[in-house]
Amino acid sequence: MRSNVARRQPETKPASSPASRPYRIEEQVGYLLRRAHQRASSIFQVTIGDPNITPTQYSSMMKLHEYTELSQNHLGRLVGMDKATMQGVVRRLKERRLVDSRPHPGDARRTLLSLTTEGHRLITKLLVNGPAVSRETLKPLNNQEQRQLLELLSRII
Amino acid sequence: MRSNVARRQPETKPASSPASRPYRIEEQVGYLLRRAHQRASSIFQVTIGDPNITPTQYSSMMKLHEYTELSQNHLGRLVGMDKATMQGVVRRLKERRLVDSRPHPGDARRTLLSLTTEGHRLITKLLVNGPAVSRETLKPLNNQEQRQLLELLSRII
DNA sequence: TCGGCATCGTACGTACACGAACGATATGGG
DNA sequence: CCCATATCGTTCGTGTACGTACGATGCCGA
Repeated sequence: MRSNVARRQPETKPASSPASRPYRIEEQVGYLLRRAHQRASSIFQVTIGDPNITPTQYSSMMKLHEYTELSQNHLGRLVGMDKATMQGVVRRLKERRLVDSRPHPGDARRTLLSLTTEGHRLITKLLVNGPAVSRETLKPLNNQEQRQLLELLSRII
Repeated sequence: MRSNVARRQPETKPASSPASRPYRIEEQVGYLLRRAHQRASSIFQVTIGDPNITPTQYSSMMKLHEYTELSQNHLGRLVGMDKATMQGVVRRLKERRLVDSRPHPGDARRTLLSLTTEGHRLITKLLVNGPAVSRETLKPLNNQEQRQLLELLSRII
């Protein structure tokens, strides 16, 4: 293992000179978001109660639970997913009989999606564990910091 | 923006019935992290200066730039990537002649990775745009909020 | 009414992400 | 010295993510 203590910076002062801050990949927001998202997904997987349901499938089913019926593109916009990505998510949910579809009456381009009875049953069950997922992910922070993080994240989306 | 009904909560913590906070998917940290990560990746792609370099490839090359030579697994640990994921990233970098490898002398299991001359040239060029990527991603926040976000993200990783 | 343009869903290619299983190699304890 | 165990890199399968291109359909203005 290489020792990386090589050079010591003589106390770079806190803020105020943003240009002199060294560029470290570990301090870049994109890098931190990738790592944080990885951890959140991993916690979701072990906490939500069904290892075969992914975060995006969960979000999609939640929206169908809320809206009853949605076209595929509309659902994608609601959960922030590309229509190509949505296509795969919906296909897998349909294969598992958690989601059903019917042609849109009056617009032959669209397909209306809805939860099956089985889908309703499952999402109702998983919903119980939803708060635990967020709680566990945010555990390192206190209440005020948790709210702060959620607000800052909302603002950069 | 939701009004912060900051009534101090007495010790009647709604342990099992948090009626005060409805569960909305858009307010869950995992969902927000997914969306924020999407946006950061998209900004990276259009800002870094080479549409064929991805964030993970960039991180990996940065680490090789810093350490000169690393085994594949070691590199993966440094940038927070699974060894199976690392395998694909390294393969693509090698196919583009940005990274080279040689057997580890003294440990036949390992492969030592390093940047090629071309890889050095490229990462040096992209490095110039690195700060702009983070700046653009964090643009909706002021300086103090930016630092706060980075700190909170670090702590939940 | 019809032609241009937008939208819907699909298909293909590329890339990240990770669990699981695998063979080869290294290492430490008995 | 030898075997149990660990590590290293690879492969396979599944899923998210998005750009691009495509055909079918809907809509609107000339």
